[in-house]
This record gives sequence, C-alpha cells and structure tokens, in this order.
Amino acid sequence: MAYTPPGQTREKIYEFVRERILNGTPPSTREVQMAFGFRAVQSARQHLEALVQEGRLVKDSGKARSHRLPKIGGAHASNLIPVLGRVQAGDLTAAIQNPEDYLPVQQTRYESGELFALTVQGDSMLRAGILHGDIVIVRRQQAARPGDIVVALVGEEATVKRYRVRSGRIELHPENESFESIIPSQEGEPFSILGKVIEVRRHIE
Amino acid sequence: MAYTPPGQTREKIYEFVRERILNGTPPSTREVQMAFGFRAVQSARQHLEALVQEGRLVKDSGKARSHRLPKIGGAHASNLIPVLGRVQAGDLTAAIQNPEDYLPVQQTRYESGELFALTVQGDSMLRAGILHGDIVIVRRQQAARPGDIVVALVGEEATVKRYRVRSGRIELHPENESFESIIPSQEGEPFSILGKVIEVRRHIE
DNA sequence: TGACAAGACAGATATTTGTCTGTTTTTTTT
DNA sequence: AAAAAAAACAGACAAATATCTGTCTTGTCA
Repeated sequence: MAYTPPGQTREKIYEFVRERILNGTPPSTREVQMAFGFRAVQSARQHLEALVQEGRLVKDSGKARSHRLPKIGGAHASNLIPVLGRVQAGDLTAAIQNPEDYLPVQQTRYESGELFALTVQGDSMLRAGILHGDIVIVRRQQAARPGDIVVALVGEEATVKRYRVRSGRIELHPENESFESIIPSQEGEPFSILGKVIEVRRHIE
Repeated sequence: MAYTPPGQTREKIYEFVRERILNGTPPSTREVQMAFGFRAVQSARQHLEALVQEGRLVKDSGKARSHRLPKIGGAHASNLIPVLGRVQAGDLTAAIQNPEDYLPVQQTRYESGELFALTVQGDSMLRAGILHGDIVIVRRQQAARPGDIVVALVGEEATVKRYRVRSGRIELHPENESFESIIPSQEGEPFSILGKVIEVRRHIE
C-alpha cells in the first residue's frame, strides 16, 4: 500500500472497524489487512494496536475479533419491547403476545420491569408534549405516584393521563384545557392502572 | 455434564449466546463449552449448530465468534446511533466519533442515511412538542424542504428549528412565541444544515 | 423391553487469527 | 541534509478456534 501521511490511514481504519463493530461483526486483523490492501498483517495490527493505545478501541488480548468500542456507561445493548394495538379490558397479557411491532430500547436504562409500548390516540396530553400518534413506552405497574403520567384502563379503553390525588380522590388529569379530568370513583366503570409512561417517541415524516 | 431432558440445555445456551451477542462479544464454541461445563467441545458445537439449523442463530461458517441474531424481517434488528454532545462548528464528523452515548433505532425504519442524535437545549420548539432535554434523532443531509424540522449550525451553535422559506429567504422558525425567527442571510455568521429531525424521544422520570 | 433419537464425550486435524522479530520505505522534524 | 518518527513490508510462529469422525450414555416412546 502507498505510504500515507501520519494518522490518515489510521483514521480510516478506525471508521472501518467502528462500522463493523456497530454492525455486529468486529473484523479480524487480516480482514482489516485485506480491506486496506496491506501486504503484511503487521501493518493492520500496528494501526489497531495504536487505536487501542489511544483508547479509541478496546480489545481482549489474544481473543479473536474482540475489538470493541470503549463503553460509555455500557450502552451497547438493546432489548426489544412489544408495541400493542388496541388494549382490551382485562387482557393486557394477551395483547402483549400479539404485538403490532417491536421497538428497541436501551437495556441499561430500563433493566428491570416489564415494558410495552402504545400509540397515543388524541391530543389530551398536548401540554405535556405528548401528541396524537406518539408512541409511549410503559413500565407495567399497578401503583403510581402523584405526578406520574400513567396508562389507565377506564371501562373498555386504555387512556394516557397524569395521575393525581385531589382531596383523597384519584384523578386522571389531561394536559389540555379542552378535556375534562376523569375521576374513576365517580364513574361506574372498572378502573385500573396498567403502567407508568417512562418514554415518549415521535416519528416525523 | 449431566444429561438433561431434550431442549432444556439448548434453551439456556441460546439465552447465554443471545446475551453475549447483545453485549457485543459473541462467545467462541469453547467459551460455551466452559460456561456449561461440557467436557467436549463437540457438545457445545452440536447445540450451537442446532440453534443455527432452527434459525434462531446465524453464523458465518469457519469464522471465529461469528454467531449473530437473525434479522427477522428487520423488526428484530436494531442499529446503534451516536448521541452527540456539543456540536462545534464545522466538525460534525469529529463529534460523531466521540459520542456521549448510543441509542438503538429500528433498522427497518431508517435503512438509509447516516443518523445521529442530539439533546435539545431550550424550549424554542415547545409548540411542536419538542421540549428541553428531549433527544432528537437526525438524518444527516444538507438540504431540507419547507416544513421540515432541522438541526442547523448558526455560528458556533447547533439549533433545532423549523425550516421555512418566506419570500425567497430561508428562515429558521421556532415553535414558541417567546422566540424570534433566525434569518441566516441577515446574520454575519456561517450557516449550514446538519440534518433533518426524524424522531423525538423523551425519557420521563 | 427394544429401537431410536438426542445428549454428551474423546481425540484429532485444519483453519483462522493473534503475535513476534527484524527490515525497508516514506514522511516529518530539526 | 541528517535524524527521528511513522508507515509499510516480510516471514514466521503460536495460540485460539472451528470442524471432523466415531463412540458411549441417557431419555423417549412404541
């Protein structure tokens, strides 16, 4: 390979390796050699070693294909959670078993608890920055603390509201002046909390 | 190792390998052997081969540590994109190489284009449902269409605004009455579009 | 019980891969 | 121009790893 000014080839090697790591298949030294047309393995090896030295890559000495990106809090793992369609009263578990789709979430961020996702209908949480069509990620739990945004089942329908307690009564409060609070104890309908909203996502386009 | 009913050990091996893959270091056959206390490599190998046969894992024959999770229609695959810290003028590439964190995104949804993420500073896009602290996912592109929400570099600072064209002039429009539009041609500062916002995420808690 | 399939074991070989020592060429610096 | 640093090359060796063939053991089921 032609001789290049210091650092230039190294930079490209870093990008190459990085890309491969993010795609799930860290390259072997020889694959780097090939990709860059080096005639000696050592050339690739030297660059890789230097990148480790600089702290831009991490490697388990002796092990094959063991280059990794240095961990920034261990974010390099993700789990998939189900996106539910219509949630029917009482049967959340069934809905979880027939998801419309799956979403990846950071494993580290939400290690514990069972998660699912829902698409928001309507603009009742507008002022909290939750719009129609947004996806909310929910941690399944029965209890909530005042101020939490929760997914609750009132009658037959799942709804996203802020959980409040006003003079001893539970209140599901919309963040939009055009909507009324729901006070479950006043309704004749069965009521339960499905979980707490821990993330909101919106796809634009 | 003790003999176990059909399928049980296999299931645990699958979980073990899956975990390792998600953590970025697919195990070698011998590592699986060790982890399960097999006295022969072949025992581990047989299970791994069966898992590939069943389609639960994918492998590049002959290559070391090459087990991967299969991409089932894309839904079960996710890519990691970098979350950038402060974006300095002119050097987006540098920022991408030193990310603060990584986020998983659905591979299928955004197959094409280079993606990165930014944390939003300030409430200038409040009315569009983008709040201070939200994370925007951005597709890198220089051009934009009127109505798009873009990340632009004005002077030294990256900013999230709606891209508009008013009587032939480019205008960066905030979605908040308390903020003024930015009209790049009137500023003395260098101006460029870094990309288009295609997703918004907010972590609550 | 006997046949069959799946699980586990043993030992050996081939390939991939990482690592080492030393030399030559090019670029940068003094 | 000389010295120093970085890049690239050469050839070899050692360790890790995948793979192969054959056998024994255990569980399942007719």
